[in-house]
Amino acid sequence: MDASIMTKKTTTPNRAKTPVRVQPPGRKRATLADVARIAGVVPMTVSRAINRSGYVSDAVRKRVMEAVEKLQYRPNMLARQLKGQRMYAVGVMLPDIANPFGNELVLGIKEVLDASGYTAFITTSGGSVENESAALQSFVDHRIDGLIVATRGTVAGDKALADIAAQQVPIVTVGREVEITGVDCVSVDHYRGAFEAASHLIEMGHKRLGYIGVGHPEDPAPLRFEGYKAALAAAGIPFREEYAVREVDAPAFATEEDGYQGMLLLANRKQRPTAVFARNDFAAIGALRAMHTLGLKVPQDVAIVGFDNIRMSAYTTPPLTTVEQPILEQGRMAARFLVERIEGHAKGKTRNVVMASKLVKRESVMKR
Amino acid sequence: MDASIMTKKTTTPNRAKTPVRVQPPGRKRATLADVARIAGVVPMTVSRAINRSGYVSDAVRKRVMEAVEKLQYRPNMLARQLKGQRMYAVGVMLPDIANPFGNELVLGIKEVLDASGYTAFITTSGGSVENESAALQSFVDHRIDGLIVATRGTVAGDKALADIAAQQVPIVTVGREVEITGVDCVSVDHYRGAFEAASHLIEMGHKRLGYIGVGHPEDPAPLRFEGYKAALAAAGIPFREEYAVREVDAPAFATEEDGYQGMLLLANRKQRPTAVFARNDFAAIGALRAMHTLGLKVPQDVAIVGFDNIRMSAYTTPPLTTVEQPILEQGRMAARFLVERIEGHAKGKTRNVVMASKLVKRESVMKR
DNA sequence: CTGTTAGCGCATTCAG
DNA sequence: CTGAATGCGCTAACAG
Repeated sequence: MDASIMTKKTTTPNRAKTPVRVQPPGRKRATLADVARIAGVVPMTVSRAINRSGYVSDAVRKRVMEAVEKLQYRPNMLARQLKGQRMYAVGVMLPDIANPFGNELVLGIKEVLDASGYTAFITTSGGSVENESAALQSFVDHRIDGLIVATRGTVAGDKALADIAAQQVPIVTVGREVEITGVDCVSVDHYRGAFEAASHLIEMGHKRLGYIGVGHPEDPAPLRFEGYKAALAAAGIPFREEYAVREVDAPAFATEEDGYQGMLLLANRKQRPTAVFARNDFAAIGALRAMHTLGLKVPQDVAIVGFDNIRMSAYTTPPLTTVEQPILEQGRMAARFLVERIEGHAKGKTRNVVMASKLVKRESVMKR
Repeated sequence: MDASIMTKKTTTPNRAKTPVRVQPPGRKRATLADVARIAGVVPMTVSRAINRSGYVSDAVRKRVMEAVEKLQYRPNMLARQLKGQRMYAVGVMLPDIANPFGNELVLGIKEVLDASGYTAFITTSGGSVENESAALQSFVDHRIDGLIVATRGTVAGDKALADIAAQQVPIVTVGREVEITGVDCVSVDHYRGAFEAASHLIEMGHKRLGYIGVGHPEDPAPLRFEGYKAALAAAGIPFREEYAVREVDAPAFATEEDGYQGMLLLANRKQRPTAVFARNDFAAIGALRAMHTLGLKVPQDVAIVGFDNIRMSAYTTPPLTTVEQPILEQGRMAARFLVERIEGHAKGKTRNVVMASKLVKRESVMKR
């Protein structure tokens, strides 16, 4: 323990505001049998009353509900699942907790899940494939009903997913197209989004376009990078290797530092690019910082466009032109697909939905 | 479904890269009994071999382990918990998934939890107290072994926590001091951190200090605001009501928009503050944006300091002077406390640890 | 060192 | 409409 840490032991003088205990502390939680005893019926009847399965007379149901209330009874999901039922819980795998993308995605997921009576338990991959596989396995060990996976694909990771899918666990991926039968995928057209962003730059008169965040060679489908190259090709501009820089380090996504270092590199080319497309807004923000350090102006000296439209993009100096993806909608759809699979409504066909993105024009790009 | 969404149905041509199924798909997961049959022993023996409880001969253990391997056996945590054992899972309640604070906190928590064999399941409060209570209850319903709560306190929320604590569920809070017996708290000294940040501004020659993000009146302990006022008092500078603005909206934390609007307000006072203390970095970044919009310079016209030292603070224009809190360490300690409580090593005394924060000086403040 | 018995809390199945 | 029996997968407690 650090010397700078002060430990203050409190005697915890139960203040008046501390709520009254409804239940005597230390009591074990009430079970169906307890409720049944109070209500004067057998456990099975209580089960029926609570789950609205089978017939129960109104009089009995009323007595049962009163007992439930009195005992603060809550069904034991575990015992339930043990009998082959659902847990009413799904696992959500995110790359990390820092990315605004994850937040909105979870909002969409929860919206649908809540309505269907499911709970979302979230975990993070921590950047490493081993961690990710372990966390996925932990979800399965805890018998969640299904999985939504929103981490970037890797060969080893895809294998782990396939193994889990083989165990009959419903899976839906977001932003990651895997080729596993029964695994639905929801994503946006990164290729097209990048294509449009780069084309916008070209329309604005730019001919020397830099790209920050190429990604690792083994990474599956560097769609954004491909879209950028395609836009160049469509405009008859040759792709220049020296204008494409990759991230310094490769976490789940490109960071501000990647953008910062990348911009420094690009600014020092003999012929400086007049515009830069950053793989995501974090990198774009880092690039903004580099420009300022260099004493260069955005968008006058170099135009910058990002990708994702994170909340902060509207508050940078200057505000960032970027590509927005329908994150909320992806979350909703992923959850909808998953619930369908869990409840057996999806008749086997593997689904693959690709949504469109949208260019958001702000002030980091100007006509050349 | 939106018209802008393209649906592409794939036939999923099981590519070569799809891994071989280790287990015939559709098979139910192996149980202790299955393993026992293969190994030629009784289930109990398998249980002992796996959990290293009781004596098992090396020969038998080896046979068992082979069977486990062959069948890809994984213990059913639920059945285990049903027998009064642990789930080896703890719930973590975060305000949201977008705040970098949460990411680092989870990193610290996981580090300790992993080492102790526990899994962390995360959920978010979604900003509303009802949601938070429901999510907390869901954790309890799923029989997690303990809870780490890092949301901001509210009266209703504290009551929900007390109810859960009364059900004998171990709880540790982070950044939220609650007065419930048996609930440990870990936090940093926001008061002191704010005091030092404001004092720094004063030392740099500032006398008119603005504050952005006062917080709602019913919120428990607006410690940062109090620290700011104390620094003023210590320097003999009278507190001016018109220099303290609150957030437009009140989500889990102040946002860029709050900082933006707040700065606009402050800049229009008859006597503009020469320095502004924003409750957190998001608000500080919003303030930076407002300054730029106004055609004012930071730090020349107004100095700005934030709180939290989020990753992005080093990449703003100019880089932000801010207060750093030991988030990782808070996560580690919270997890340590929780595991101790779960495993019964905490001998009843309620702990309350307050850590120190640290001022990080960058370029958003200069001598006046 | 290994086997047997019993029961955790619930819902499916079959009898009333 | 309600009750009784049974077993999900696992482990504590007690034999051998």
